[in-house]
Amino acid sequence: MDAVTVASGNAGIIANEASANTTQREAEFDELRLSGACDAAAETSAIIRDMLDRVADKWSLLIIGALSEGPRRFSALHKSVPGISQRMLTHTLRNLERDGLVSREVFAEVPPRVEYSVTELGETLIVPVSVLARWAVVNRDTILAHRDLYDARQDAGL
Amino acid sequence: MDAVTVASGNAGIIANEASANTTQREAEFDELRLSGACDAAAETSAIIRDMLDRVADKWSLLIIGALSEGPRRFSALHKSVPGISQRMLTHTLRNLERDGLVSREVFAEVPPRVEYSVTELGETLIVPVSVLARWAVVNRDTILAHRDLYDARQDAGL
DNA sequence: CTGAATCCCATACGATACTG
DNA sequence: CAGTATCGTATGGGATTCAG
Repeated sequence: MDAVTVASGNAGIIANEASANTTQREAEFDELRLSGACDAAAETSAIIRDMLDRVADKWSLLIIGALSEGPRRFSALHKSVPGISQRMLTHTLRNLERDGLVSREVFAEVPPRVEYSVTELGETLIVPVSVLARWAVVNRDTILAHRDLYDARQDAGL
Repeated sequence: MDAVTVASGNAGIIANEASANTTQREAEFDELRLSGACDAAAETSAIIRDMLDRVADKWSLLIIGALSEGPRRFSALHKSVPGISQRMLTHTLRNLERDGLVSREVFAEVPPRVEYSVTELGETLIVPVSVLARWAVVNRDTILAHRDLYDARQDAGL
């Protein structure tokens, strides 16, 4: 871990060089990061938590992932994201649209057709999501093994 | 987006070169990815969702973040993660320990002392988390702006 | 086809009080 | 200090039904 540790809390974790997601807004980012370590730690934690609550729910990232390959209509998306209910697909798409991460285009046809696609802002999420998804796939077996081991020890300890 | 798109679903999103998180397990990863596009799409989605459910809850990532700077004892962690209740701190730490992401060391002293630290496996999570945290901080304002705009249009549409 | 509306359950989470 | 136990609320999310 070659991170530049700041003070305490969750400010340090975002200060390392992740070698990805380089945008034109990093100036603002650095400004925020340096605006006093103690305050920023709590504030940054809140920011991360807020954004995470919005984007790291059960379906948002998977929808972004499915949409990252190109525009999809509602029913196609329904199939591309296995296990999602109609209700949650609608709901999650609305939230993503509200946050400007996906755009919704309605075609005045019959039968009605609605296409969803990731916006430019949504595109910026794809790299972070990819990294996390990659981690999930690579480390799944290891985590499951640890979990089983832990549970076995618990049972033995009774 | 220069991702190598595979077929459909969420297999493609993890196939791009994110230039990060290069581990010795990538062989397994590639094997899994190529084990049939259609099946793998659904299976990969499930994997991502499972891991995300475990790690993307309200506190796990923040605790990992706080711990990434070095070992911390329970009370210090309680301060480092603003807003968390002791109940959730205990609960989340147990889950992280169960998954092998953090380790717990008890010192037989009085007063009792318990130190938590990220494991080697937990370290591998820090880069993905950093990337996502960075994204959250950088794009927060933009998202809030979109949200306000959307809500304003909704109110006007009534 | 694309949703919106309703019902209902499981659980995540916080507050509080108690223990070794 | 580092938890455990119990309670209550809020929310997520599935199943089903209705509508444009």
